[in-house]
Amino acid sequence: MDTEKEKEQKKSETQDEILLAALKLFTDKGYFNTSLADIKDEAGVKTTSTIYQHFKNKQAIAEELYHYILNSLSCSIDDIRRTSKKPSEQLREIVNLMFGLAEEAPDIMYFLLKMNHAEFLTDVKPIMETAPFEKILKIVQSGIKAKEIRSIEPLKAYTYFFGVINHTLDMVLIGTLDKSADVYLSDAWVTAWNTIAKKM
Amino acid sequence: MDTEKEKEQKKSETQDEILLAALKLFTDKGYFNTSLADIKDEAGVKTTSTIYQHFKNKQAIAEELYHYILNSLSCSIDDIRRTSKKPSEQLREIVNLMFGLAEEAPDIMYFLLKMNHAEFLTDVKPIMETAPFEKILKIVQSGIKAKEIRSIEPLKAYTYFFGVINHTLDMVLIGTLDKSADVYLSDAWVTAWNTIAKKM
DNA sequence: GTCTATACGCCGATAGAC
DNA sequence: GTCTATCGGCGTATAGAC
Repeated sequence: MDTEKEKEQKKSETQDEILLAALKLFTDKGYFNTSLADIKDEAGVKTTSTIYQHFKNKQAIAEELYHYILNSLSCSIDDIRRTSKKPSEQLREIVNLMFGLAEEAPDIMYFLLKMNHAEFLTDVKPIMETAPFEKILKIVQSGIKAKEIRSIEPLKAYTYFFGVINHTLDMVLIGTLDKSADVYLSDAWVTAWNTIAKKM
Repeated sequence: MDTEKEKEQKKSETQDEILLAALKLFTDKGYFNTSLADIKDEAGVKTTSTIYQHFKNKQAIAEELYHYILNSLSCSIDDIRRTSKKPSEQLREIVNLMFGLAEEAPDIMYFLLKMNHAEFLTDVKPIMETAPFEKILKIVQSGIKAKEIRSIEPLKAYTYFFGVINHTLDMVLIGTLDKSADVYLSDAWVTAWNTIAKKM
């Protein structure tokens, strides 16, 4: 093992620590209430200058988080589209994924669902035009074509379905629904699906 | 007409202008991206000092908006509970109200639905514990008792119903659903109601 | 290449002249 | 009571010492 590699590893580790710290603080207190000093403390690095070794500025940290999260989601959806065939199954897998995330990594779900990215990221696309959501919309369209989903504007179907799903996750994340996410999963799924399912 | 009264009137007018300007800017750019200089310009008052004549500080402006909006909503819901009897009718009226607001005063709806109040207001209750939402929850409970709504935890019913409604309004506010709110009203209502209605 | 020390702009808030 | 002028502090970002 050469030292060059170790150094690279260490560098990437502190980067991750900074990103994790920032994610926690941003979701906790908000982007603007989080100073670099806060991030420094939470990440366990010595000075704020260390942060500038890894990121151009504070906004770049948020950008990195944003792209990382959307990209991971996009990949997961690709996997789902590859392994499940029926649109209904694909949607169900996506819902499973989201409830799982809300439980294992609530910060990520919070960042995704509740933060106003445009407030601190410049030139950020509306979330509906990002890759993962365009893919979900395509699944909805296939569902309509395959007559699993009733004939309806795809955007409306998306709105209703994820209205139920996201709001359920929302209420779990803020603690109003006070049990863990998976307790609400199957009921939320049935309800969400029924808003768009073709009646037999 | 005595001058004392005119002065009072003028004072209250500039207060309203400041509040309106702040509401527009807060929803537009976010609370933290809005400086008092911005509010001064938008409100058409000469200096930032003028603002301090009417409000203790910037946060007090946001607080006033928050309480004003929640209070108006609460009153409207009281009216609805007085004039409509069946819980389903009451909910329908609330939905009408919200879609109307989204069309006539989208800033208010945006402030209510999309802003993270806790980020800039200290000691703000979770929105579900505020008066209007407790009233809505009571309506849901009556609906269950009256067997209009299926037997379900009231909080879940609230979550599903307003999942559909709020997400629809959300998508209209950000322009993803690109027609005016009322176009989506009746369909959203049917869908939302079906998530909780007792099947006959 | 790591940290100390500091620069500097921005903005909220105020004091005091008129 | 209206506005000018300014303060003070925070927080980002950098420069430069070791």
